[in-house]
Amino acid sequence: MLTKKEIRFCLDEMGKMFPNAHCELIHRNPFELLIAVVLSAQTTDASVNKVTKTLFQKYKSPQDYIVVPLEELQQDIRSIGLYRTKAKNIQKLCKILLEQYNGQVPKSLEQLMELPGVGRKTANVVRSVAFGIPAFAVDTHVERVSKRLGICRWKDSVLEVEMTLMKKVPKEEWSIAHHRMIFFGRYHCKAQNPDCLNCPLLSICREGKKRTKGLKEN
DNA sequence: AACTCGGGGCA
DNA sequence: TGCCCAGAGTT
Repeated sequence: MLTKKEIRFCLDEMGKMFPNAHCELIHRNPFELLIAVVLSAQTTDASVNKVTKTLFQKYKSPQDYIVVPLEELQQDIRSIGLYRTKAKNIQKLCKILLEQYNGQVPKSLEQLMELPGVGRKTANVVRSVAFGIPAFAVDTHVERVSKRLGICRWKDSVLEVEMTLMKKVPKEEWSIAHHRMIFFGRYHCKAQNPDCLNCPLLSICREGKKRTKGLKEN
C-alpha cells in the first residue's frame, strides 16, 4: 500500500500532467449542476454538455421540469444514454426539491442520495463542486487509478476506496485530488492499454511495474 | 455481487 | 458494425 508521501507525489505529478483539471460539466448554480451530474451517469461529460447547453435555456427551475410532459423532457435529452429513466428521475427529483426543500438543492449526503438518480458519486460531486464542501467522488476512473497505483486494495468496494482516499489525502485537497485522478484516469491511465512506459508514476505504481515487466529496453 | 438500463464515440 | 466507455437501482 502506498504511503501518504507517495500518494502526495502521485497527486503532484498528476497536477503537472493536467494543470487544468476541473469539473467539466456546465453549470451556473447548484440546481443546474445537480441536473448535469444526474444526466452524466454512464455518459461522458462532453455528451452531457451538448445537451445541457440548450436544456438550461429552456428549463431554469424545478417547476419548469415538472410542467412539461415526460415525453417532451425525454426528447429534449434524447442524445444521451439512459435518457428515458433519467428524464423520469429528474421530474421526480424536481418534485421532491419543491415539496421538501423549498425548491433548493439539499446539502447533506443523505438528503442528496435519497433523490432518484442520485447515488454516492453524484451526491459527492454536487457537494464538492456546487457547495465547496470537501468530498471525494469516486467514479470508475478514481477507483481504477487508486487500485492500480496501490492506494487501496484490488478487492475494495467503492465505499472502501473513498474512505481510504479521505484518510490518506488532506481534507483541503479532496476536491482537486479527485479531479486530477479523473483526468489522469481518463486521458493517461486508461482502462485499456495504459501507456505505463511513459508514466511519471511508474516507479511506484504497483500495476505499472507488473505490466512493464520484461518490456523495458536495456 | 451480479445484472440491467441505453446512448455516443471510435476502430 | 461491433466493442468499449460511463453509475444507479434492484434483486
